[in-house]
Amino acid sequence: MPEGHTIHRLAADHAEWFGGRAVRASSPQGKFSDGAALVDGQVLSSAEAHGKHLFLGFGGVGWIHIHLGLFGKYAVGAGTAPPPTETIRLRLVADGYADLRGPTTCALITDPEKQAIHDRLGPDPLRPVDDGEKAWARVSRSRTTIAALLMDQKVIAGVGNVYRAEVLFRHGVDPYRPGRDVSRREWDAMWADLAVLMREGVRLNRIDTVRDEHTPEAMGRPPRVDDHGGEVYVYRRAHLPCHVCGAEIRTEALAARNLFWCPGCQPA
DNA sequence: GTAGGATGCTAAC
DNA sequence: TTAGCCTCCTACG
Repeated sequence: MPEGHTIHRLAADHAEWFGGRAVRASSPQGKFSDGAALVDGQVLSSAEAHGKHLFLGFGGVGWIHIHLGLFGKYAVGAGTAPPPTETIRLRLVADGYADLRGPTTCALITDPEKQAIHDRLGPDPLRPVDDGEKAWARVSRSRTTIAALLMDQKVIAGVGNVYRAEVLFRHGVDPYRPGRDVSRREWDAMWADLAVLMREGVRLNRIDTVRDEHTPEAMGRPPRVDDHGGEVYVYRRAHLPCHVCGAEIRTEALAARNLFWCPGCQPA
């Protein structure tokens, strides 16, 4: 489930459930036993997100750096934690509990190591201090397709396969267009739109991108049924008719990821 | 029961 | 460009 909105939501949830409190930390799976032992009993002083990276701060002990990758999942809840299972990499318990499974990364890091991660990430539409200027500098000079650039975390942090497909659709941009052929106006609009969409994603904890006039209710069509769970225009809608123009949604693999777009609304 | 795919990324070729 | 990481869920027998 993890695009940037998921991680920002997790940071907020951790701040709410564990912030300022001493937490119990454990690694039922065993793969993070050493780190959990060092953090156990410490106070969670901050929880930050940058793109798809989550940082949990424990004062002098350092930071737990978490990246969910493709499979990683969090189960955060109130009350008593369920009996631990052997796939839980990290369990935090205070007033509530947070169980982490299947992450690409779960490691204890220092301040400089954390800074190095920030340094190699591009601006994040969900971080108030970030803006699209640095991203535009890269995009506007690149011959790489805009679809690939949007997925490059050094260019823009937090966008994944769903937001990529959806933002390109919403702005009528062909995914194969080279970055340098995207106009300033188009980029600014996409950046601003991503900030709105992703903030909504944090709030709802899912990705919804359809405008009011294209919702299932407004269009008299059945709601989307998909394990991804959000209302979208093109993501995983291959061969179905476009909600706007009726053309058949196309799909193609690009750099090992499935790309989805509407040839009618996003002409080459 | 098994295979395959998924909202990600890196290292190695 | 490909394999590998690592977990869960669905589709298909």
